[in-house]
Amino acid sequence: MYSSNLSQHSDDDITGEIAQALSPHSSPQWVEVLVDCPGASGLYTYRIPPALSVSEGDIVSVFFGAQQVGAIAIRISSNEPEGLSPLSIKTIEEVINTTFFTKEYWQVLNRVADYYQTPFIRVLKAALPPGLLSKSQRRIRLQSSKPIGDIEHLSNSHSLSKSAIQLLETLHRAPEGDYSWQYLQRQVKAPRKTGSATQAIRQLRQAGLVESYLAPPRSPKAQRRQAVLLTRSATSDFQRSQSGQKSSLSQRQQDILIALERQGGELWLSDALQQLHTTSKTLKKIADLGYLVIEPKEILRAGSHSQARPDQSKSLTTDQARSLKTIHAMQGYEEALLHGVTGSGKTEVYLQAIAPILQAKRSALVLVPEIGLTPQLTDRFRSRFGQQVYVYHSGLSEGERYDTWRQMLTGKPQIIIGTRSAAFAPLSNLGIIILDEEHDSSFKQDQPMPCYHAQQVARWRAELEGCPLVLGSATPSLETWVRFRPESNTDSPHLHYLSLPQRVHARPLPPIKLIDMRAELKDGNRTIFSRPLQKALEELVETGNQGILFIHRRGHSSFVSCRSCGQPMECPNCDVSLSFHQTHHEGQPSLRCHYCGYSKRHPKQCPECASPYLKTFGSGTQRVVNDLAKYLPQARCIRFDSDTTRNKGAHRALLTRFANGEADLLVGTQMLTKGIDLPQVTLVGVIAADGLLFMPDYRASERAFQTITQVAGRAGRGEQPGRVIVQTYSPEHAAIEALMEPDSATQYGNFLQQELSDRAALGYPPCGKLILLKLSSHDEQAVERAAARLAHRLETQPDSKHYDVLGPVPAPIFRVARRYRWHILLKLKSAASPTEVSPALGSNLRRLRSPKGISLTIDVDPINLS
DNA sequence: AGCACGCCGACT
DNA sequence: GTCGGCGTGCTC
Repeated sequence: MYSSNLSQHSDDDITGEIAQALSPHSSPQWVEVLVDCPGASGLYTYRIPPALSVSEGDIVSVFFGAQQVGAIAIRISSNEPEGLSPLSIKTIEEVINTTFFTKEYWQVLNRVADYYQTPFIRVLKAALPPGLLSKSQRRIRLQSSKPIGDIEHLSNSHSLSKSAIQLLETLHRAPEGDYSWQYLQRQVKAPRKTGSATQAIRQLRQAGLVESYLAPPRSPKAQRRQAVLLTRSATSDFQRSQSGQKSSLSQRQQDILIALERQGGELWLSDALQQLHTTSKTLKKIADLGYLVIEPKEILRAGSHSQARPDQSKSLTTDQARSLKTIHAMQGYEEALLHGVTGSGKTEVYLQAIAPILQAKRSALVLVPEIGLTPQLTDRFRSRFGQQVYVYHSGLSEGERYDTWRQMLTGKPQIIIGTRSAAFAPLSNLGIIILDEEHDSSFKQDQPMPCYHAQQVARWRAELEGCPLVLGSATPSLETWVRFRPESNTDSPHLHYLSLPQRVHARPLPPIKLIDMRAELKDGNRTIFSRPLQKALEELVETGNQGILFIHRRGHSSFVSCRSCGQPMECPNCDVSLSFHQTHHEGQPSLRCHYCGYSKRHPKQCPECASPYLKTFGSGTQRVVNDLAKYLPQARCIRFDSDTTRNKGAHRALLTRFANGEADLLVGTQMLTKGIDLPQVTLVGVIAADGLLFMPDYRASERAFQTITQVAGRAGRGEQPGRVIVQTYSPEHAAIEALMEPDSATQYGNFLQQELSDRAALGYPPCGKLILLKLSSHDEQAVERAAARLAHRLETQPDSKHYDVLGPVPAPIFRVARRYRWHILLKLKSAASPTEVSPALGSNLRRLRSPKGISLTIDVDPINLS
């Protein structure tokens, strides 16, 4: 559909458009656009005003109905549209961005839309930097600021409803008497009565108390600043003047030009004035002489580049060299899995794999799980490749993201290091895609549609662009393992399994010691530290080495309950207990919900029974740090979790402090597992592996195994050998037993083989395909009904034999952020794309229009089933 | 999404 | 008889 038009967007077309734009007589006047509005899936025709030039693929802003929305130009036409009254055709408001996506790029977007059952415009939204397709906002403001005492009179004379009075009061409280329509709708109590806010606002508007207006959409724009650019080489003129020719430049002017040339011939005006010790008047005069120009230039809001020292390629181990050779030999689309144990030097292989790509003037895309967690990786890339490295992730400001995205479109060779969303980085001359920590679940988006997996998107891009894809991991996912293992490898020669079984410098992998915490309890040790771990910690502090304590805390670990009535402190909006937090050392403790962000002060007494005896359960990082302080006060700890790393740059700061030896122990959660390279760490302790083992998820053991292997891999990366202590209450669990197998290759193979047969027995991926339909609404009954109706419809489809319908069931956490949630799980018997397995299912899913007030998310290949 | 149009129940 | 509820459908 869209692709058929956009795929013609070749160089020929672009030159054609330019030619057309230059000749006013044949200039195209109409454009069909795809608007960013749910329920408006077709193309709409708009007029192109003479002042604007619009080409296919441009992001534009148009009035659509009562609002101004973002849209994308799909087809330009110079013929008057048929079957449409010319009067009803509106005009393009503004060109927000001119994009030059390649044909291949459009194909990738179309594949994502098709496979992940998402409207094309929503896929495009996920691919663009945030805010580019922004809408106008409907806002409400007070007509006249009447004093608040009059509200009762007003409400009587206009017979206002309760909600209307409430909104009026809310508006009076606002400093400007102005709120967004959406905010006001959320303010009205009695959420089961939808539309009561709409009604209330209508009343107020009719009474002339408030007015509604449209705040224009604000899209990120390139920032411009005055710059001074050298146009003629000053030195050549200078030489000429020395050889006797007369120079029109004074000595001072020449000095300025030479200084400017030394600075690279380009400076911001403000910098130039300072550094060249001159005035704008002088520069203006030189500009008039034609030696330089002063003009506005776009500035690139790139994140703060840390000053990295340049570094050289390191010499490779035999395994690394062999892997690199294979990668260099890959032609067009081929895939490699770099299965390297922790500390085996995967990054060095990536770096050397990229070097020749850049030399060939092509670009590289490096995808990592969470960039904030891997400042070290970014630093290494920067010190090897310098200014050609850009990062792209959600931690950047909108402006920074926009600028980085725009400069990718220039086509100059570069390296993009980014998270999930960077899989859509619009690099046109891709030479290689690298996906590090391939097994990591943060590559999967599960919140707004499209629920894409960056690895899948990367694969499509590699296929269409004809470039190699390199996956890297110490613990490959089962899916990837199955694709690359020797048995399946023989019939797909484009898949290369590359193994790095040894650490660099022949450093040994740390041995893992398992502690049965049941035995500890039996022996009277009721602390969270087993005796072997206690001993190891004491030794650590004595010897001055460093260690890591890993806690699996996410969700319901550190909750608070009343000792008198047993009542746990729960979130008012979600069906989860609140987590105990103490952000600052001396600060007020608070209770926070991990699902909706609700937060309140830690109460002095139980809200139910007023008892002052509240107890904190579970072992969050805070608890571990507190307990540690009691029994080993001389140990200095740094907490490393979502609380302490919330601020920008906090990750790097904490890691730097630790690396500088300011602490003995790093106590943290999940984020410790990801690619942190700290050579001084000799001890890793896993406080309780059980939290990982018993997640309500068919992937729990695979993930537990991966996580423990990854944290364990933080130990012994330097000169000193490392060791690992894993505490658990269930040492006989398959994932735990597999960890104890000394040979890492057989260990992983055996474990995954076992996993595979478990999955096959249940028809779970990779032995089948899942699609999770997630329904949610504020209206408890309405969602339940809608879910039942939807499930019934799916069961009675003509080709329902291709899949099983499981559910509907209430979601594992039934209520999140005041929304009630129901799930329907579709189990497809083949692992192909949903559209291939069952065309009717595919088209039905795409047609699904959720009823009013109920949102439906289609998650193809879900990883998170909660 | 937002808004209008249009069809049914509780009031002047 | 009307006012105002909210289901349905359209937006170039």
